[in-house]
Amino acid sequence: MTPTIKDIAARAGISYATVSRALNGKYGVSPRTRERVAAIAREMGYRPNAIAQGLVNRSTKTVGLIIPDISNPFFPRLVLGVEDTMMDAGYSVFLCNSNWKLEREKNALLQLSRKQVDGILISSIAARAEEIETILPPRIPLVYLSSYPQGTARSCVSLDNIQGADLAVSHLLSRGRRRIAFIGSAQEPHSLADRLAGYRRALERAAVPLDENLIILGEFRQESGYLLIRRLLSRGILLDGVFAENDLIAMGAVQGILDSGRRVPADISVIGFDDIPIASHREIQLSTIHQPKYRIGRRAAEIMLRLLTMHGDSHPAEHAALEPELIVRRST
Amino acid sequence: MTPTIKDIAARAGISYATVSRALNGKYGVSPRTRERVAAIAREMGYRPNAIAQGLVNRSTKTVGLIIPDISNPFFPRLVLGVEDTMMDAGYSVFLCNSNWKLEREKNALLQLSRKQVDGILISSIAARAEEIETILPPRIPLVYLSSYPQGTARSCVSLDNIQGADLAVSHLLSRGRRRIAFIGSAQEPHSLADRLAGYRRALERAAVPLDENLIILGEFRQESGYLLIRRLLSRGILLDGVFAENDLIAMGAVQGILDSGRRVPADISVIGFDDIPIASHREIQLSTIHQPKYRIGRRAAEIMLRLLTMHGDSHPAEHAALEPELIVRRST
DNA sequence: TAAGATTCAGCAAACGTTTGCAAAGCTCCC
DNA sequence: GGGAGCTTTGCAAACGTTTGCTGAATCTTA
Repeated sequence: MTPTIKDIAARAGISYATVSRALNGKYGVSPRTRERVAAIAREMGYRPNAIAQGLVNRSTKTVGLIIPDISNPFFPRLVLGVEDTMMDAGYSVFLCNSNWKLEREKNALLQLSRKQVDGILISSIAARAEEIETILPPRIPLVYLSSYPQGTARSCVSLDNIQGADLAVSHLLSRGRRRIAFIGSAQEPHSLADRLAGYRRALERAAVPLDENLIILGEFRQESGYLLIRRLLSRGILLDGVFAENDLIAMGAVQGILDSGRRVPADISVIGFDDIPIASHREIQLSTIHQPKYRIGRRAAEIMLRLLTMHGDSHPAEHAALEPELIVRRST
Repeated sequence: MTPTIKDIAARAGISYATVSRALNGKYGVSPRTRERVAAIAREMGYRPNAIAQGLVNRSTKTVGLIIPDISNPFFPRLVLGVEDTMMDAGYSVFLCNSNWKLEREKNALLQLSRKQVDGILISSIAARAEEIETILPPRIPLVYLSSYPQGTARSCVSLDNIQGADLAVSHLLSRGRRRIAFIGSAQEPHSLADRLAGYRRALERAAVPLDENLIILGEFRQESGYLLIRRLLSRGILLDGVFAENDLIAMGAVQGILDSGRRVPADISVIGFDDIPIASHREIQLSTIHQPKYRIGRRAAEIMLRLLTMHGDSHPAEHAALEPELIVRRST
């Protein structure tokens, strides 16, 4: 249906090997035939069949990108960063949503490897690196972004979560808060661990005793933040600050606090994490730790491109931990 | 590196044709060898090479999805709807962002056709159908979602924009508003045209004269809404209602109105379009026209799947215009 | 037991490319 | 004019599958 290299060859009266060489600017074709071929190709509307090329070149100019949920406001800009960068380099990207389920994440990995992607970018919820590695075809480039399993030997691009959490909690402490709740989610084991660690570190440095009752876990959703804080407050547990593992939870917490008749930040200060677009909205004004989402995506894609080009010769895994930034807004 | 069908054949001591048939459950292989092959394949960790399959089957089990901008809050759930549905049917999806540029949209189309996608879903900003059609490989299934060029013969899934705009403006009219501004964007010519048409229809039905000065265009961004409304107000133009072409613009308009010392909705009522997640937020409470984004995505994917299965035998294009729903919140 | 029917397996072509190797054509110099 | 050396081209294999055709082996039936 669509013209192939052979059709061009027939039209030009030469072998299709020559056409291939002409089209690809390979050495050994006279300028005359090169131009003739180009002209005919243009005229016939020839388009190289990337599938056939992929088969022989063993490279599809395609990567996979696996994230938990594109409709979570944290991910779109990250995805955009990846897509822009890969696109510019001539790669296409398969988008897969794992919906926070390890099973679906693994399945996506499997599909992608069948599709012979050249590399995989993944924001993984897996706790252990083997969980991912065992599914992968041998020596495929992979880079984690934003979230990665413990003890992986792969390149990662993420925020320094410990530092970020420390920053957030220290900020609350600097506002005179001492009873600071941590509301998180077990959906991403690794970032949970790090942010909890930062929380602990900040408290410890300030010599504020840790109360395990103040640490509660739910999901990365607003409703979850709302429910958890209300439960906490209704139990009569005292608190004057909340560090939420992400902005969605933080926003839910703010609502919960207001609904229980307390003021934010007068009675309870709330700080989130991620700095999703809505957090900066005039009517919301949530204090938070900024994550440069687009940059994380771009950086991960850049590392991927490097892995892709220097194919074979291995090199040290790069662990880019971007600097967190404290954004102080009305909620503290 | 990774085992192929030939490796399995060698191990089993049979031809690779038989292995292929065994693995694909094709007729003509004994249960005994079938099982033996399956066992060996499992043991060797065999994975069919989808690229090779694609070449011979002339189907890649892959579709392309082109949208303007994934970081625009309207699109994530739409994309999710598509991805979920296609994924369930065994398809992978290439995501492409056109960044509201026709040039990039065309480029994505080209890339996708090279990659031999089986079909394309696109939220197109093109004004004319030919713009798209001329780039497409012959007889590739394509369905438009949410936004489509005038006069296309393809299937479309979208909201009834005229009806939606009418609903919105009629709502403002029912609130006693008579000087209603329309703030839109020329980025999506077709939805602009329809929403303007609905605006006009509603005014006409209510016998409210149309003032062309009240129709202004910018971009689909909050800043744009802010700037445009401020300019309008500073010119001393009277108005008591605003219908914005999308929620982002509407939110910007609300800010602009507040900043100019007027109240919303007391002095000026504002209604948007899309019902993006933030619109329903407690502190925002923007009245709007709801678009079932996930459903639009799913529906478009379902149509695509139908096109994909009944390959060849053409059939009437389906134009699904989903019912808009008026959501009344605080801003009106 | 022989002929026909049926089941199972293999050969080889095909999908659209790229590329190593060989051959053909040309130029040029002695 | 004959070969060396270069440029230009073609042949054919390869990438990993699927599948039409053919042949061998087994089974059925009279």
